[in-house]
Amino acid sequence: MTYPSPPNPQAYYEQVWQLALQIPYGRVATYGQIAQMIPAPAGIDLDEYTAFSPRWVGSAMAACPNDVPWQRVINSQGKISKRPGAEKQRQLLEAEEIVFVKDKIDLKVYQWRGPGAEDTPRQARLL
DNA sequence: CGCTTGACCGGAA
DNA sequence: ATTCCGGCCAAGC
Repeated sequence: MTYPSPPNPQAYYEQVWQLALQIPYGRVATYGQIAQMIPAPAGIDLDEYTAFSPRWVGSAMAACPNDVPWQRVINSQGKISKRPGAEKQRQLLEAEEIVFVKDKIDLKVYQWRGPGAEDTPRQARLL
């Protein structure tokens, strides 16, 4: 696997962290979702941005400050990507009353709508 | 200097 | 459901 980096990684990462800080307790966002909330840096082709920005978000989360709720950012499948610390991430999310089914979170129930969006009540249980 | 390795995603096979 | 592929940069060893 190989991929480019943002023109200014530090500046891009800070935008990622800024958004991650706004994800409420008990909600999750996907890497791609965060990426879409950030405009493509100047000079970056839109197709290229669409292709790589989710990875840039991943890189940003790998280096995030301690005050960022990194556990609330997961992949587009509603799962936690395999890596050291994944177990800890799941524990933190379960502590936020988020339910896992087969290692997967139901994004229709728990996905954050975005900055400024009103939170809708989560369904307590799906039977 | 030359590999190797990334907290991704959507579409194709 | 599952695996494979393109995208083609930069830090670390």
